[in-house]
Amino acid sequence: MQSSAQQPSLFTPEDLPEVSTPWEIVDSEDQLYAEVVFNLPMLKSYHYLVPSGLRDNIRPGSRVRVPFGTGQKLTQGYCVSLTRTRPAHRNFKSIESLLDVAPLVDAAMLRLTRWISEEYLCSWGQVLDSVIPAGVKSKAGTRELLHFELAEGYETRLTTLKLSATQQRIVDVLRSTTEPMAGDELTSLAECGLSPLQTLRNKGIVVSTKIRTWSKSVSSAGENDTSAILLNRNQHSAVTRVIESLASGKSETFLLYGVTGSGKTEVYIRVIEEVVRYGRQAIVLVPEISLTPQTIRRFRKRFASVAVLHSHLSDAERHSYWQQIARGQVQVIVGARSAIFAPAPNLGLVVIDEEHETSFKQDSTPRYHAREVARQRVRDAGIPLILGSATPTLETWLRGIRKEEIVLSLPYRVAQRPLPPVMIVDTRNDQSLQKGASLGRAMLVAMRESLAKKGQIILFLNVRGYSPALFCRACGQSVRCPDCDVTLTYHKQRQIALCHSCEYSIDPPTSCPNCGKPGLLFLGQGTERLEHEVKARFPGVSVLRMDSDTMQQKGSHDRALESFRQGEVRILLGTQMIAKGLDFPNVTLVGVIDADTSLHQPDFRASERTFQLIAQVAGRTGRGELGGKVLVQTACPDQPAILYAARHDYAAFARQELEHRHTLGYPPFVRILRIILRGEIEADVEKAAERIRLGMESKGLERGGMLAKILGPAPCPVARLKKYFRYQLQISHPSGEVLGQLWRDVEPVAPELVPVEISVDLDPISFR
DNA sequence: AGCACGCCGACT
DNA sequence: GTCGGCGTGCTC
Repeated sequence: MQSSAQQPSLFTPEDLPEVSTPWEIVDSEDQLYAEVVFNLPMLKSYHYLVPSGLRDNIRPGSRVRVPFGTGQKLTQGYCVSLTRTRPAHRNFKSIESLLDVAPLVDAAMLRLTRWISEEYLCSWGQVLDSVIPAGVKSKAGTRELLHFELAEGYETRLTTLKLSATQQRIVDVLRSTTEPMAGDELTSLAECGLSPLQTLRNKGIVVSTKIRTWSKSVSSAGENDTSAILLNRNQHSAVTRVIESLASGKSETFLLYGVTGSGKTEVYIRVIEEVVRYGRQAIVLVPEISLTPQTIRRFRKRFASVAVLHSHLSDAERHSYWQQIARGQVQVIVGARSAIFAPAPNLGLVVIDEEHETSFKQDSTPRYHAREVARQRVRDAGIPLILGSATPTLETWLRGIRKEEIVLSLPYRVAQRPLPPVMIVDTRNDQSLQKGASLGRAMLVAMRESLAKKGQIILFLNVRGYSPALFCRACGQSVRCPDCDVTLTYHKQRQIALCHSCEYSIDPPTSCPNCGKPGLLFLGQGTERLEHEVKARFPGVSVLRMDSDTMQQKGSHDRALESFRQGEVRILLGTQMIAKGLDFPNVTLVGVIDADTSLHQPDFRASERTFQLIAQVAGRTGRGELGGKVLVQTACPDQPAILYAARHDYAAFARQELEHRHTLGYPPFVRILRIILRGEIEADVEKAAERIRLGMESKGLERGGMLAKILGPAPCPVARLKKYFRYQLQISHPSGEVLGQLWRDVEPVAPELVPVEISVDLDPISFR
């Protein structure tokens, strides 16, 4: 159209396809075009010609190598669709090659990844590329080997040829098989070297092909043991209800709301057994931290083939599992967040255990939440989803209240064990705590009592290192990271002052770097300091500290837990990593050293997190004959999160917290889009954030009958991180779609804002 | 994200 | 007079 409007010269190269002879029309109608997306932050897709040699093998989902950009540089991309109609574009480049024999993603996975890219505001290619493990893309654990087979019509050729004895042996070996044979296997069977093989190939008797094979086989045998555990009534009715749903072909979501120790895992297993009976597969997502040998064993015992996808797998192992899963050879896939993308061909169920865990949200692009991806995947597949938790997120709980999802309750612990009593210790009234100790009087008494009765103790403190601040009493400053807006944590054992944001470290200063005066105070408690204090208070009692400093080595985690299980260790203390999942019947005391750490986070979920934390650690005790109790040290004993946690009353906590969130206009009543901007010059960053705000305001904030609210621009709670200044905007509106529209409206201005980097996070879970 | 094209400062 | 700074705009 353009060309006719501007009086073209007759035969410019671009016009040639237009003035076409009949055979050219036929030819162009017969062309196949592939729509290709890239792992780049661009929303556009690009069309390529499919050369005839690739026509039979290319599928939507195929990984392709194409020339992209200026020059002939080859870039990896993903074919997302194929079409015969010529897209509106002048010149097309051709696909150079396919990267895999079979597409790595099927139609369902294409739909799922497209949904993620739209929901979480990033490109389809970015999602596709992050969903496929690196080991799968690099074909880790496999290599290309020359394979040999007899050439077509080799027999007629043999009539005119004389073969040596060795050559004859090779032909005999190949006659006995129908498959191409690897070179080394062939030469060893025929007891010969490579040269007679070369000769036969030159004579046209055998032909060779490159075939990709596994370097060594990775097996996954399971020990089957269907020892049935008797279900209690609540468990039984939960199982029955989900199994009904399985048969219905509907996609229902169940919230399995069960206190710690109520037997949620057994419910999952029973339902999965039913799924497996139908010849289908199940995905079980667990927090990475729960991927302990204990959990794994539990599934391996009950199912013949289980794939456990944890972060310590080698690329080759991961690749092998992926292939086995894709072939339908795996019944149950247990893994962390990314296991939601397991390529199970006939998925029958998804389970998310500890649904409230924040590790299900990915903190880099694509910033998806595995729970929401699961909701989408099960909806598409028409299968049920089970979300399990003792302390569900308020997002999930509200769906239950609104009857959008089905709540199945397990209100009792198995074997009728009671939940442990939780005592709140007001630290404001304790002299020793005022002086900087970690263990208050009540805690010490409880510890002595517990040890006297041969019980074990777990102490929880979510701060690693010795003390989180080095404070100068002369000038009132703390020692800070030069690149981040945080204080340095003193690590006594490693003899460093360390930044927990960027790993920057210095030798521990003896005098204030700010004013030069000596005598820095070690302010606050970390696990290292707690360990010192416990050892000083309880000489001769074996104490073990578990945090990311002591658990560096592979297998140290398991060894530590094993020695606690054996009773060699009486007191286990540590961070987050000891709060979840541990099940030791001898633990009679759990101490929360400082409940206020989580309560005082600058995050509207601080209260929810604190409740979850106390409930989770409380779940570590009272699991055996000896019973148990929980002590929570806090300076805020009147906080609802702490009060309700002490009463084990999640429902009441949720009721008041929901009311609070409703009043203040927080999730789950709205959704939040957080826009984070970072750059080296503070003024640029702030200006860019302001531009985005103005852009949104000018596009109109009233959408769907509601006004989107914008908070900011404001410096992020950690205003400086790794040398970058950071600003944020928070936009809230009940509809995620509206938030998406708002971003898409202003996104085009983003490139003008360089050198400021922008990232967007829907439903953010961290506000640092 | 690359990478080239394109207009203003310190060098031969 | 050139070499090169990185600002902006495109990639089927």
